[in-house]
Amino acid sequence: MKRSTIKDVANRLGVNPSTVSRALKDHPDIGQALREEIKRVALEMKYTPNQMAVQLRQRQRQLVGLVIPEITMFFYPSVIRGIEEVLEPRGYQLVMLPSNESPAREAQNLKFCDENQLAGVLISFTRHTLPADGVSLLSDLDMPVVVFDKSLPDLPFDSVMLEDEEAACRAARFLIDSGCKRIGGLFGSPHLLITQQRLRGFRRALSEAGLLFDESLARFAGNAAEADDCAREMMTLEIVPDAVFMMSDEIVMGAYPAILRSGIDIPGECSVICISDGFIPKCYYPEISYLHHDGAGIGREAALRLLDLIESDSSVVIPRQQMVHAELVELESTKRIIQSED
Amino acid sequence: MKRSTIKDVANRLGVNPSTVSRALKDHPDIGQALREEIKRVALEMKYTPNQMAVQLRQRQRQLVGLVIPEITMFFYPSVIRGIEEVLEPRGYQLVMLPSNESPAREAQNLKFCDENQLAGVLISFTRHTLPADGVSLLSDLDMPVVVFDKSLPDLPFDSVMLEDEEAACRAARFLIDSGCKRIGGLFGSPHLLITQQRLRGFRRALSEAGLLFDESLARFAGNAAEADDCAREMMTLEIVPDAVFMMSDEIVMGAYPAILRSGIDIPGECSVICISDGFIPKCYYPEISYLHHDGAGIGREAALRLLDLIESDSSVVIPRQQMVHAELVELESTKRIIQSED
DNA sequence: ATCCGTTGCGCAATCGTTTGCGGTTGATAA
DNA sequence: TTATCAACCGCAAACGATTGCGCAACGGAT
Repeated sequence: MKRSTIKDVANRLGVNPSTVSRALKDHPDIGQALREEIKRVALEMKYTPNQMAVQLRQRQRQLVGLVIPEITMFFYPSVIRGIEEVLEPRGYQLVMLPSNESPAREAQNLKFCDENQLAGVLISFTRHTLPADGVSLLSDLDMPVVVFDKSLPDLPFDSVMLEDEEAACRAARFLIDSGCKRIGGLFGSPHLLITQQRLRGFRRALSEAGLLFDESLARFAGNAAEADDCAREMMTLEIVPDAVFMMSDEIVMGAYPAILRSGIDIPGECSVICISDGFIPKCYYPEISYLHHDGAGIGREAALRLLDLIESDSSVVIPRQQMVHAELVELESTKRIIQSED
Repeated sequence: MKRSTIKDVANRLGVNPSTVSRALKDHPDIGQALREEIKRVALEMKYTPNQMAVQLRQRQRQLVGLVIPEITMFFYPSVIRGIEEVLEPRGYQLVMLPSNESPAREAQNLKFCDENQLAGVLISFTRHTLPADGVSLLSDLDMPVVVFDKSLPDLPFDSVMLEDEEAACRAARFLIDSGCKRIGGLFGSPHLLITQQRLRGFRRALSEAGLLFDESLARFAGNAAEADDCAREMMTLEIVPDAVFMMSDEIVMGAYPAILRSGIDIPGECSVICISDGFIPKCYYPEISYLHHDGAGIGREAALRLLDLIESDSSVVIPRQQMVHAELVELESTKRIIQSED
């Protein structure tokens, strides 16, 4: 059975479609009696407006595109929750557009947003997207955009990111303040912006504390398997580190089991800390303290900003680069020194 | 700058919009020369069809709604990947509609699918949705639906689910075959269908092996925190179990750290196994063997079935209940007995 | 009785595409 | 020369809703 349209309702009552339309939105032009009669019949006929038609007239739909490099188990689920949290009460829905780490697919996804006239786009770039391509892609797009997390250098668009350098610096400083002297660092792919920034923060903390940066104690891994190797090597050095900083969940998953397997006592002989969404560090025993890479928070901020852009008619808003602070979450494994100093 | 419409292109060339429309879809009525000229100009003007208008005419859009109880880190990300894998090549996009475990929100989400005339819906029910409500919700919906994972008893709709009972049974049997005699079981909320079925499978394996089902060794936890308590209690019994079965990731996250903390040797003194998506079991050390609750597989199957329903015009398809097999994945922690018997 | 201001509703255009049908060419066959 | 028939293209009506404007009816003021 076909769904009933506004015409069906109008015909049934012998009135004009426009009258039905107005009555259902409580337009004052329509008299009390008729208005209620129309509502009654509309309900009875299970009339519900066809959003395609509405949107064609209104030339915008309450949909926001979410373009992300991949749907992984960490980070993005929290991001999505954060986004939904602000979108839902305002009547917007989210369209998932995973790019599978492919710039081609990413471009395709943005084209989809364009053709479908979504209200706006939230994007986190593929690890292979070139800065120049990113800029031109977003410039072609004639709609509000907010970049989050995986951004590109010098983007002339709104963005919401973690304070990467600061977070890494504070993580390292925390280890230093606990009395650690020989601190290892495990990082991701060296060409990523995020890696560079976290590395910079890590080094800054060391130098500020007067510790020298030991090349053999800083390793880079492209994935979890490589992180496993790095950790294994590091834990078989003549002098093992008395603390290890891991820059991300992926690194933790590869490296931490290897560290545990090495038999070293945590937190007795070696403290650990990482930057994480907070899920992974609690999966292990002993748990790992971390600087909170708050996915939900980033999602929330990005969505808020996007709605601002969407609903502010002025088309000349200056891009704002927003930084989200990383909170330190202390768990068992790094409390050692603190306690022993009481 | 406004986006150019088909009319703009037509005016520029002094032809009719219909001609442009046909030319762009290579309709034979349009001559070679004009056709190419039109394509050239369209490209130059960056014309791209307004999908809202297209869909209004075509009365269907290439969007599939995904209604899930919550966006958690386990299971659903894999499900989404599986779904995307089959949807993307066929030109469909996914709209996320999380219900936050609220039946009201769930109803709202389905209404959204209806009003927006999505092509179809994939749904996994909230833990609070009553069977009767679920049926009426889906019946009102005039579009293809496939239920996956969290289903309800006796639903007259297509569904794709894990072989829950079978998986639990095989998990327990595996422990038994390894020589374990005193097997503990940690389960989720007892009123969930999924819990009941896994419990049934667990009991069946025990009884088939001639082992008696010890009430004190089967515990139910509503969440991770409760699972922690359950595990702690279980590991402080006079006679601790020589194996533990955990029915889900959530249970594992609560219980396994508690088990590890108890100081018992794994897999030396106690074997463990669980039903899981495969991510969590590898986060821990020692790792946990598991029956693979294959999210991607379930997502794939559900999406395939949905596309079948969407693209088969016959409206009288009989619902098909599909079961997805759970593969056993053996990791370190349960290999003990096997090896010692070599 | 005329004028004016409400009140209440219908007309028709519009959003951007698609598509059935008709009409105009020019060439070919009768 | 006149049917016949492709080959090409335009007209206009949809799809389902919204909205500016017009217009009738009616009451009250002049």
